[in-house]
Amino acid sequence: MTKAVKPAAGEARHYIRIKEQILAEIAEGKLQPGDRVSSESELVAAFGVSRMTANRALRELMFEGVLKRSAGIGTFVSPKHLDVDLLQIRNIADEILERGHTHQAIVVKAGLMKADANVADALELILGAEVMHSLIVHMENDRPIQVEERYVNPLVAPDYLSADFRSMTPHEYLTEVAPITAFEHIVQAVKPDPAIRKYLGLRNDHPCLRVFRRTWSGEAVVTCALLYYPGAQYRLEARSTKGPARPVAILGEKQ
Amino acid sequence: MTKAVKPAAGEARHYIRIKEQILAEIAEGKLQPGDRVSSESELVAAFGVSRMTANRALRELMFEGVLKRSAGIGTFVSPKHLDVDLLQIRNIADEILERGHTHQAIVVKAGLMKADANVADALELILGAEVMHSLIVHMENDRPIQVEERYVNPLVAPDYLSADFRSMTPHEYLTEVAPITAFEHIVQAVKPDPAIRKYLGLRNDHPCLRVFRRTWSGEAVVTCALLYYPGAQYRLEARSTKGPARPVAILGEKQ
DNA sequence: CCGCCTAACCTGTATATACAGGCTAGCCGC
DNA sequence: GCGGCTAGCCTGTATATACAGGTTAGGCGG
Repeated sequence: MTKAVKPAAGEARHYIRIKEQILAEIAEGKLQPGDRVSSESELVAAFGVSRMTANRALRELMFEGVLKRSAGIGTFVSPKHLDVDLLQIRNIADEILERGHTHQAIVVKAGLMKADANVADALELILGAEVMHSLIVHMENDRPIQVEERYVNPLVAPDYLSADFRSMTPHEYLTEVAPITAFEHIVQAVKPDPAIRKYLGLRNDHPCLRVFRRTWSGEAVVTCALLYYPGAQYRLEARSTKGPARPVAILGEKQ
Repeated sequence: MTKAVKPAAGEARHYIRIKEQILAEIAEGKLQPGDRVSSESELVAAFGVSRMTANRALRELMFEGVLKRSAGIGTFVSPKHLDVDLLQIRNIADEILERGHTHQAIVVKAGLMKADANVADALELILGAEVMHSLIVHMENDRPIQVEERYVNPLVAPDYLSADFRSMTPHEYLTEVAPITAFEHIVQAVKPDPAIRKYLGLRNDHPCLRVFRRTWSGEAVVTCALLYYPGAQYRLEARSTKGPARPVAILGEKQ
């Protein structure tokens, strides 16, 4: 009667392991959009779990838009899970170099710290867990263009602090260690606090664009970061399709 | 034992009825952000369902970002935040109504004008072409929440100005006339000019989120708009996957 | 050959039960 | 009075089971 055995891998939860396997097969291309996914009873047999557990895995993937289910028919891979490049997660250094400018990173802080409530919550770790923290100012032609305050999950990228952030941005390093499978951006306009203002070299009343970004690799949160940009000088763009990327003056601005 | 009786109301599914009741209490204000929600066992007693069913209702509401749960503590109403999805275009009136609030539009201006260089460029028309222009302030519960300055391509929507924008948002009207096939969002943080500040009722130094949006129908630019939101209160969100929309305190903010 | 019915398979919902582990209030002993 | 332990409540996960209703293929009878 199949005791509730602990699964072997690092991830203990059965429904997560089922989700990860299906996501991996989609990522590898073994499962194509429109393809039929194993039915609940097939997953029960394959993973040795109960049907409710298989159901939960499939239902959550449906919620997330990965799968499409219909009673009596089966479960299928959603057609358009490739909405690529909508709002790119891009390496700030690439963006700067693309403009033909020079990029330089100044590492202000890099070290270990204990996660406070907010950080623990964001990284899905327990309160007080040790996390890695870095504070980097990115310069474009010797002018500050972004302050990056980052917290990294040591379970995913244990050697984060040994990277040299002057030659490789945290983003570059982390995508190498753990490919990004999901992201979240929350954008706000804020009045920067004095420290940020100093790093960005801003006047007192200059607004700031603050992007809170989290990235996942599989089911694990890899990192979260607060990115501060000097307000009006920076544009964050999101497009539905690749083109038209033709730059246009924003109304109300002198070109 | 408790037989699996059919619930009385139109909605038969138990977990849906539990979700609806909780959502109703939040909409009515009986449950405020941060308030504790009935525990699973309390719902079991109140609705006569099994714990798994109560669990499902609460878990789905957590997925949807309505509730926040933590083991050992309980289930709580998520802090309300105003947010807009950057990766899709929605009707602001719908968003407000979904939050259980009332929407009202104040038409400040509506008329014809000749396109200046920026507008002509954005709408892909020639300089000096006649375009339609509207300036609308959207109110949520009688508080200004968005200033919408819009320019419309008369070749696509010639009757734009005859619409009644108090009963139908420009977005609603335009999507009816010309379905959106592509869009572009450019986000900046700006210091609002005095007029915008007045419309939004902001203090002098309060930053603003400005979204420049263009939408296409086929190959033609339908409209472009400058949307101003009160800065730190408003969040633009972009995520690669639908769930989990579990709200997380942005680092550095008190929740 | 065609139409109907059924068996097999699928998801959707619901139940009762179990064990784990986080958290807290209160009691007990020192 | 104070520290530590425990009982009780909470969520998280997992199990086995049940019945419903949608869909399809195949078999049986006219």
